[in-house]
Amino acid sequence: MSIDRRSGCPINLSLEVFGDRWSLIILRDMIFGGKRHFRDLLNRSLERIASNILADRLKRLMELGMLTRADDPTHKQKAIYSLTEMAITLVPILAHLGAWGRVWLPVSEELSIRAELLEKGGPPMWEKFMDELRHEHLGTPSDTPPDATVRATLQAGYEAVVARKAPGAGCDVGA
Amino acid sequence: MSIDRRSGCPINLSLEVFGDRWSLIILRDMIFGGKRHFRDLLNRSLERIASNILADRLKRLMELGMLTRADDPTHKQKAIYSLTEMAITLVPILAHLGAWGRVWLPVSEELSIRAELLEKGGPPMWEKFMDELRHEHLGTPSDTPPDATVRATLQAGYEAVVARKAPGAGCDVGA
DNA sequence: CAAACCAATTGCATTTTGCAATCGGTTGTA
DNA sequence: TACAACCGATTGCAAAATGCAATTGGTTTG
Repeated sequence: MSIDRRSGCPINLSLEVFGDRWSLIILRDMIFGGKRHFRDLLNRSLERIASNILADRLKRLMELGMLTRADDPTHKQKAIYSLTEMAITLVPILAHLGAWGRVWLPVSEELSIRAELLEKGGPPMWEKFMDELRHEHLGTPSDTPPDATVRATLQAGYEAVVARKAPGAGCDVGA
Repeated sequence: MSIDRRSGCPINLSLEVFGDRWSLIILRDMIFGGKRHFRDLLNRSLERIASNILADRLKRLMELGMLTRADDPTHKQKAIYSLTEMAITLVPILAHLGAWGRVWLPVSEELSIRAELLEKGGPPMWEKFMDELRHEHLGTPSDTPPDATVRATLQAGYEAVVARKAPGAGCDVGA
């Protein structure tokens, strides 16, 4: 484990694991965006992380027990990254980060609707979401239909905001 | 405001404010340790932050609206830093960071008892603590006696663990 | 009165970050 | 079938950030 351990304080140790600019962004994209491949995380993410930083952080998060990596059976070149239980239990922290950011920072409406819905849903919603992530990443059993998952709820909220704010609403400007 | 704004996502924006190794450590020491002077934060903190980093982060947190700075009326050279409401509302995030760290990382018992008590106390305890911080840093009225504050509770828990684990307990080795 | 303290700043070496290009192989599309 | 796009990285290099230790001139303490 490549952490300093400057002190045994739990907050300090948590920050030694993910207290950098990029680790929680990667985990956010995996948790909320369902991203699991390198190129998704590199090119289909809004903050434009650098490829060497992405590679470094993925490796580090694996070494620290937050992620695992396997060959993707559907594509010879692709690696698929999975969250461990250690990472999945970060959902409440990410929910709180989102809620705090909504209050104090210049968020965009499209990108903050998920945080709003998570805050409204509270801990029961977060628990349900973590169970879904366990199913998806760890193979645990799940009885939630795919269109009733928390991620589907969050995505529907996002799409509703996007549709409401679409330019030229009411004009047919082509697909 | 010197943030990138790489995206309008609230999690990203929160991390642009305090997603570095040191900002939340400084805020932790102010919130939980009652530290408000440069030397306290520099020399009486376990993680040994470098002085140029401390100066830089304090300046940045002030610019971002998390802290204010005033001359300390009790000492001509001392500056006293105060938390703003923006910073005070980080208490739940810090509580969750502590709880997560206790589960997954090699914490020390002395330094994690505060996190344990906060987790047990839950949101009502956090709200009470934030009110106390408002009183201490923003001058709002408070009706909590000094020995019944959340910080006093946390400190008593810490001291109980330290006394229980003291070497040579039962020997009088001098003051 | 001397030592310790105050909030920083500074010099410098090391490490990290960010940008862009690159690699050889694999897959998808016209 | 040819070729472009894709795959998970790695690499080169410049800029930025970090960390260590020393320093500053004034203030407070023992």
